[in-house]
Amino acid sequence: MTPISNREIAKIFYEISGYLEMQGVAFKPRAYEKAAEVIQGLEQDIRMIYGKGGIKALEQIPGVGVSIAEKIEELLKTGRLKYYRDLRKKVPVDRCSFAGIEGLGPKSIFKLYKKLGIRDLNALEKAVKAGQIRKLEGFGEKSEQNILKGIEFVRKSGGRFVLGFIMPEIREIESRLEKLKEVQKIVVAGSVRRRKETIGDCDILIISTKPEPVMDYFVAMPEVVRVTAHGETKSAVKLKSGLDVDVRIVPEKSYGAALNYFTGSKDHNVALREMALKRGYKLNEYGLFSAKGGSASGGKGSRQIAGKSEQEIYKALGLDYIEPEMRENTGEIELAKNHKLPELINYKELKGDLQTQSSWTDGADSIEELAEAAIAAGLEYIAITDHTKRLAMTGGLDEKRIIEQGKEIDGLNSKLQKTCLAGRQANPKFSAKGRSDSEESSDSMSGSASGGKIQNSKFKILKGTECDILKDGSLDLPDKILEKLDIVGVSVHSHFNLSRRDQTERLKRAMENPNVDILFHPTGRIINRREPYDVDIDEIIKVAKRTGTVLEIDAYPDRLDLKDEHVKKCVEAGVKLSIDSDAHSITHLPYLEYGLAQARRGWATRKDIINAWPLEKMLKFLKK
DNA sequence: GCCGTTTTCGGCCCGACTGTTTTCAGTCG
Repeated sequence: MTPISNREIAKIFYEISGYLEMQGVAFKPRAYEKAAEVIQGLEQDIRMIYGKGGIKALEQIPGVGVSIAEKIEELLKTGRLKYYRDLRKKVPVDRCSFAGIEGLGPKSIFKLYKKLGIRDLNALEKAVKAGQIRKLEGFGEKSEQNILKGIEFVRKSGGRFVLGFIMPEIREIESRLEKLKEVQKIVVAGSVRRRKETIGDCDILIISTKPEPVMDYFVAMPEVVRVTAHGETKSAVKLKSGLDVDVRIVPEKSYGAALNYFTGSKDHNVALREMALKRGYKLNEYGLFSAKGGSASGGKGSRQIAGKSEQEIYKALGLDYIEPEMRENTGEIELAKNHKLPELINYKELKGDLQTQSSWTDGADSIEELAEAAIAAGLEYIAITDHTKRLAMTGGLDEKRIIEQGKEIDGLNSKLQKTCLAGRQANPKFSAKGRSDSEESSDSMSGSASGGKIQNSKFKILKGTECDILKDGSLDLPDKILEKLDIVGVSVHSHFNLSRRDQTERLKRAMENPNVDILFHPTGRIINRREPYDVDIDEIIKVAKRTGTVLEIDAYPDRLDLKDEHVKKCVEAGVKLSIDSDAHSITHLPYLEYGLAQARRGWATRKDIINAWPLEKMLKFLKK
């Protein structure tokens, strides 16, 4: 039996919730879903919690009671859960594959199974094409069209993992391999290194003088379900999560060349190889060689000119070093040649987060907890932007409650000032500045919540809103409220199906409101789940420029909205951007990293990102 | 199934929209 992780337990509870919901069971689905959410966000390994305090400690976890605690115990002890197996036997439907079909919820899936025996996407498609679906009660022609559209969408996105969701697993494997004494150097290459929004697989490069034990360890990892290759230079496995991972052992003198080759993109590499040829060289995964000879490794008589590091390869080709996020052959090589590469915003440069939801609406944590976590993450300000009343399900704020919330924020801000002074005297080392001054060696945000006490006098909680844009482009809160807030974000959560013209007009009208600062998640897409709504993005960028509206890069891993190509257009047009976590819990703050990656993929620099600026400058920039 | 300034039972974020109906169930956020 392999040890089971928090993530796997959460996944099982999510599925149980789905099966129960299908059968119309009341309330239990929400209970399992809630437990799953909490377990997924848990900092501590649930095995540790159980190890220390047994089943009683499990019951202390919010959302976990006697019954769910017992189920966790069974999973930890046996790796299996009878209750879950029985549910699956009763309704043997591949629910996950239906997740991308909008409008097809658990009840409908259950009906399709009961009446037509449909268990997967293929059977569903066949039934639609045979005209069987429209005969069912509650279904019609529109449902059929919708299902076909959904199937196409699922197929198109099929099999790719959302980077931010799979990254913790990749980092864990990386850190375990790194600890092996036979591993001298390790790096994850491929689309992971380029920080693509989704990835198909994962390539890990390792320098080692003793490959065998490294490879033996790799293929025997507990999460491996299948070994597809096991050699001295290359091994490949499939993990429980479905992710394919390759490990390649490369010689030290070829490390840079191999890293460059396996990082890609393919188009970027082809362009580099063409450049090399023109200069009388040959570039491959083993190095940059003078062209004489010319077998795969450079050939007899050919001389290696570069290959140990990527830097020396770019230099030898007459190029400045190109960051992995830019390597798509969309103009970066030309810029590198002319020494005109932009200085990309770096991973430690954000000073604030301008979209977070608190427990006033659908967030899990209080404003104070969010502020403490933001301080621990090295930020200097955070905007609380809860939903507004139209989003009734979230308990969206109306005029009265948002004023009350403002009072709470005023109170916390003055408390911040006071505790800061006290804290400083008690422990001067905590008067430290933001993350940009820290000496952390990692190139990503750790988001660790250690020392999360409010004690940074510079830290400020801003009053904000994520105000709903109604169908006609008017807003869910009156101007007299909006004008009192520090940060007015607006966004679409309804009427996704308007025509391009109407949707664009709707957003334009919202952006033209002088109180509106930022358009949140401007296209509304959710990766692998929902297409963006139809909107003329070039027109939106134009209007943003004219009205001084900031466009957001929502950093939530399956939103990443704007896309990289849109970011690039904004940068070119001089439209300012913000990078926001859209956190609904303090555990989401580290997602800012993926927004930063998206910004870098869109060639953004610090001057393009308003929340990389000090608070005063950022506030001054916003519309009055 | 969880939870408790509604505390051991009886509540459980709920309003709008869609496509299917002819008064509403299912889905979404």
